[in-house]
Amino acid sequence: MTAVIDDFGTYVRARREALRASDASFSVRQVAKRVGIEPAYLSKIERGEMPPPGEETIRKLAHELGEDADVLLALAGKVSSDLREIIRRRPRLIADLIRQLKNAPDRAILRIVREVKDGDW
Amino acid sequence: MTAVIDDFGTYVRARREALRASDASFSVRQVAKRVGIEPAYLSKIERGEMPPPGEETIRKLAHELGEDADVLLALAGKVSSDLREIIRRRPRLIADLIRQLKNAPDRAILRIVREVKDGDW
DNA sequence: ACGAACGTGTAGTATGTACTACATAGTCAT
DNA sequence: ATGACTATGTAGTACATACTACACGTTCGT
Repeated sequence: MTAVIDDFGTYVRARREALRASDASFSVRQVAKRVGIEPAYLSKIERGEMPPPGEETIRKLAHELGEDADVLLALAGKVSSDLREIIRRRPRLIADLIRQLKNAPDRAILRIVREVKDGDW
Repeated sequence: MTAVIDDFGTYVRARREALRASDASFSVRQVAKRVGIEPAYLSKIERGEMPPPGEETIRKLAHELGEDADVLLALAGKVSSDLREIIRRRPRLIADLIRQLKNAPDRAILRIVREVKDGDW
């Protein structure tokens, strides 16, 4: 059932090292500085010694690494606060829908996104 | 934008008192005992002196009060862990969909739930 | 009227979250 | 070879979460 363990730190480290290969400014220190946290903290997060940081820090990190914030948040086991707010307003309806989507193929979900985007209601 | 303040406690107290009108076993003490928490704790939650409890406690409380757990969790500003897990697996896809649903009318969401339930993919 | 059950106030605990600060040892560029 | 930058280890802080334990005064049923 997909391991959770330390996907987040491993993923961030891999991504940062990849960027670093062609740009020396992607060191732990410099990324941490740009994100606004201590280098030691980022180091520990990448090595899984500390759990993933809070939503805001994850967002800044995602931006810095050119990554999708939702993906990084997912790796951290968190749900974006704007999605939480949408669910909060219509919990029964949206909870039902999400549970229905559990076993739907990507293609079916994509189709629904397009349908809704076209606003055919 | 819909006040959050203390919907949770107020709602629980109202619901419990309503049930109590026809069943004396819905006192703070007895409900707390059945849920597995201290009466003083439930009292404080109902009066908004303490923030809503954890997911498991909310689930037991919902069951005890004959309420939908997703609704109570929503009032507490939380997202059910099973929904979090579903989102975690396909964050981009599902996050996009939920954001599209933000302004969709209930009726459109209901139609989608039915569509997906019929499994027409 | 009196004992049981009631709601609630005060105080305290354990664990988790989200960090900072400093020190040390290694690497690298000139 | 030395100064700068690097990664990381150790230690500690502040606040939030999720509760428990106990005591107090009140109310309710018989």
